[in-house]
Amino acid sequence: MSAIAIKYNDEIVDLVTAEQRGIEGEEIVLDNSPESLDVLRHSTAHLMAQAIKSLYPDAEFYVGPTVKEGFYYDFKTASEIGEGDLKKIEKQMLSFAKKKYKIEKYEISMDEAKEKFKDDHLKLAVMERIKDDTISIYKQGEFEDLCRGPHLPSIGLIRYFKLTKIAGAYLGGDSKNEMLTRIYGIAFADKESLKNHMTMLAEAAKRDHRKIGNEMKLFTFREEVGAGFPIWLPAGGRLRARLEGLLFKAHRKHGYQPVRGPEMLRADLWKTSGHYQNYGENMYFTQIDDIEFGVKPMNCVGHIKVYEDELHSYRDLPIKYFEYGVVHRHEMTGALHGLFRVREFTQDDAHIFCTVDQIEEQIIEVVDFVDKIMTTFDFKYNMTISTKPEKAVGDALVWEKSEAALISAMEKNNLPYTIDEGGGAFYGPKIDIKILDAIGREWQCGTIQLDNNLPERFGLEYNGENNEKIQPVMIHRAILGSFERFIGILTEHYAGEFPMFIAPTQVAIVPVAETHKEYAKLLSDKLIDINADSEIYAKNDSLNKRIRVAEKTRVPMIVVIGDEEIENKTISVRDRRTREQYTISEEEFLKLIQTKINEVNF
RNA sequence: GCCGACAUAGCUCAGUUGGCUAGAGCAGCUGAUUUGUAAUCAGCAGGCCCGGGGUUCAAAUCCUCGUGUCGGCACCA
Repeated sequence: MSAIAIKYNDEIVDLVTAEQRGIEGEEIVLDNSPESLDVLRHSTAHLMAQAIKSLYPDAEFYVGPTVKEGFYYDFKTASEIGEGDLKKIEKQMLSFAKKKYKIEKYEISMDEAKEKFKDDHLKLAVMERIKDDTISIYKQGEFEDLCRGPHLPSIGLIRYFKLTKIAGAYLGGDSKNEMLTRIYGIAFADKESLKNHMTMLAEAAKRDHRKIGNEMKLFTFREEVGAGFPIWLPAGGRLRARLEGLLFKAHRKHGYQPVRGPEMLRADLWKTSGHYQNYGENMYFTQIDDIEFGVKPMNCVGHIKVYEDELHSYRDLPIKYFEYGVVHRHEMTGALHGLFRVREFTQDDAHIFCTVDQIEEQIIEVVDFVDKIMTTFDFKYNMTISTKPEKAVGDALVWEKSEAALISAMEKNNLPYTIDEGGGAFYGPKIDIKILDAIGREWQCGTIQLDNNLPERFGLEYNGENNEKIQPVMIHRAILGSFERFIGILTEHYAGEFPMFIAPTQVAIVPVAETHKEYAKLLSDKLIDINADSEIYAKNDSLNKRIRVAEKTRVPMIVVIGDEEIENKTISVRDRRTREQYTISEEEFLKLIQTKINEVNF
C-alpha cells in the first residue's frame, strides 16, 4: 500500500507538502492508526465541505477539524438543512470521491487570501485567528479551502465514512457570536471498522439510562411537573434506598455525623456566603412576610450552621458532617439531560472542618473512601488536581499549603493524578474524580474541594492550644456527586443489569402452578428477613411467559418453585445470562443471596 | 439561553396531497386454561392526537405562541 503522508520529526506531513519542502520520513499508510485516521478524517471533512458547497453554493465555511469521535465542519447557508439532508450530502460526497480528485496545495500571502475569500465572512474570521503571513490553500476539483493540512493525496481514498449528526454551534465557541450549522461525521480506513463503530454506537444507545430507566420503571419525568425534576418510581426507589443505606453505614464507619440543614434559608445568608452575588442566577428564590428566602443550591451553609451551634476545641477536629442534601439549581433548559443533568438532585455531601495540618490526612482518607466505592462498582477512575486560578481569594500561604497537601496525599498513596494548572475554584484547590464506565466513557462525579473562603466569610473558629481563636479549613466532598447522576451512570455501566446488592429486586420467584403460590410467599418472607426484595410472578400466564417477563426485568436471579422443590426443600435457580439452571438446597440458596448482598464493603 | 428536529392510548409506534367513527402490538381488565424454564386462547376497555390562539366548509395533519423531549453548542459553584 502506498503512503498517504510521512512522519517527520514527530510531525505528520502530507505528501504534497513533503515534496514542496523536499523532506523524507517514515511512511504513513492508510490504516486505522491514530495518525492515519486523523489525516483521513480531516480530508473527509473537506470532502463534506466540497459536497455542501456544490449543493448549497452560498455556503460559507468556518473550521473543520478532527475530534475524538471523528470530524465536523461548521458552516453557514441560507437554506435550512436538516437531518434528512445528510443522506443527500453523503451521496454527493461519494460521487466526488469516485472522481478521485487529487488534493493539491499552494501557498499565498495573507493579503491575497483575504482578497480571495473576501465574500466569505467566516473564512475571514478564521484568518483573523492566524498569525502567519502565508496561508496554504488545499484544492480538490473546483473546491478550494484554506487549511493547514495535512491531507490525503487524493479524495479517491475516502470510501468508508458516515455523517452522524447535525446541530448548531456558536462561531468560535462563544455564545455571544452567531450560530452556525455543524455536521459531524466519522471515517475509517476499511468497511469493517466503520461497521463496528456504528454497532458500538448502537450498543451505547441501548444502554441509555433514559431508555432503561423507562423500561425498568426506575424514574420518569413529566411535562406538567416541570423540566429537570425527576420522579422516582418504586423500582428506582428501592435501588436508591439500597445505595443510600450502604453509603450511610460507610459514612458512619468513616467517622461522619449525619446532620440536616433546611431546604430554604434566608437570602441574607446567601449574601454572606456569596452565593447570592455569584450564583444567584441559578437559584430559586421566594418571598414570605417580606423576607426573601433562597432554596439551597448547596449544603455548605447548613453545615456551617451546625458547626456554629457550639464552640469547638482543636481537640474536636476534624469534625465531619454528612447529609444526603437535596439541592435545586436552575440549569439552563438546553443543559438538561435525563438523570445526568437535572434541576433538583441529592448530593452525598459532606464537610470536614479541620486544621491546616490535618488537610493531608483527611484527603488521604477521603481518597481511600472513594477508592473503595469505585472498586465495588468496577469503575476505573482517575483524579485531577486543580490549582489556584488567576482570580482567587484567601491567604497565599494557605493556598500553598493546601495545594501541597493535595499533591502529597496523592504521592504518598502512589495514586495516579493529573494537574489542571489554574483550574481550581476561586476559594481553594480541588480534586475531581472522573470515572470510566464499562464501555470506556468518562464521567465527572465526585469532587474534593478545599475552602478557606466560607470559614472566613462566616467567621468560623476553634480554640487552639493557647486558647487563641483559629479559623478552620473546610473540605467539601461528594463521592457519588449526586444520586441522580450516579444512578444514571450505574445504569449505563451495567446496562441495567445491576449487581445483587443494589438491584431493585434481588429475586424473581416463579411458582409453576396455583398450588405453589403459598410456598412462594413463604420463600419471599424468608428473603425479606435477610434484606432481599423479591417479586412473585404468579399471574395467570404460562410458565414460559412468566419466565420471559422476569428475564426482561433484569432481575439478577430467577427461581422456579414447583412440586419437586417443595417436596425436597430445594430451589431451582436460573442464571439470567447463560439461561442455565441448577438446583440447590433452600438453605444454601438463602446463604448465597445473603453473601451477594453483603459483598459490599465501602 | 442558542441552532435544528420531534410530541398520537400506560409503553413502542402507524395514520396518504387537510376529508368519514384516529389504528396496531405490548401492558391492563374479564373469562377459559394450571402450565417445569424466553410470548396459551378468546373477549373487553383504553385517546381534549402536548396546551393556547389562528387559517379553512373541514385540522392529528397548515400557521403562530407556549410547554416538554431529543441532537449539538454554550453553561456546569
